[in-house]
Amino acid sequence: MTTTKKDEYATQEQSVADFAKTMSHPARVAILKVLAQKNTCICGEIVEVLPLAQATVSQHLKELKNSGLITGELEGTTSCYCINWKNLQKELDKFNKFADGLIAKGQKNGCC
Amino acid sequence: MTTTKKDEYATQEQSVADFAKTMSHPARVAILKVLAQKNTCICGEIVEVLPLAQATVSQHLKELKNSGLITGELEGTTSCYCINWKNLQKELDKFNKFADGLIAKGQKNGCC
DNA sequence: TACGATTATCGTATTTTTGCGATGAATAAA
DNA sequence: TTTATTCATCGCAAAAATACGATAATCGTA
Repeated sequence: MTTTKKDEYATQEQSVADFAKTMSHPARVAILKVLAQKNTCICGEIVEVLPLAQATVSQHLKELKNSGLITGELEGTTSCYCINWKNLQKELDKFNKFADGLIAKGQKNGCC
Repeated sequence: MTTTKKDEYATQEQSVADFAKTMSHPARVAILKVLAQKNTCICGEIVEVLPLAQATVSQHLKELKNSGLITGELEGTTSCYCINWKNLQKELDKFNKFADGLIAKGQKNGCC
């Protein structure tokens, strides 16, 4: 990637791609699943479930946090990570809006 | 990534991540958009729309093809790329099924 | 047949991602 | 206060993704 031209894409395309990128690793997908099903959000358990070292899990958590899909804060020695449902829903809506747009256009133009 | 342990994730998580990965680049997202709105599928036009060299666009098209989201075949000197609507819908369904599962679990367990 | 146009592929450079051990910071417990 | 636990961050290594020029292959056309 000699020159990255991210600004030359429409914001919708960029936004969809960004969301997809955070969902593009099975570990991060798995983390979301674990956070959704545990009613307690203690994160040490995540490390036990995933086939990854603690440092690596921490990195994935950081990415999920940066993307806004989860929140996280230290509580004593343990950390509490939670899904940010509002943001998750927002990203899902944008994603599906894009997908619906594709399908609508495809039906209008009888392409292939 | 000294050791990749992709097989240690559930198939759903892996599947979601794979789909997300092909959607994780704005160029590929843009290509899908173009293919959906053009009723002709001639691909040379894609190169003109995107801020990328022809070789790079060809690579992205190949990835989209490998993921099953589009089909492509040479017709004379030009190539005809089309969205594989059936597969696209299938991937979208899997993705949304995962997302719905998350939300359902989240509502059941009053996490955070 | 020679030429131009279109696309795929190859080789390569650069960047980004992924992963982990080691370390440090903060708290809880002995 | 010392010790153990939990987690984040740093530094580095390896792999994957991205991008492009050059080239080859294919077809239509002059």
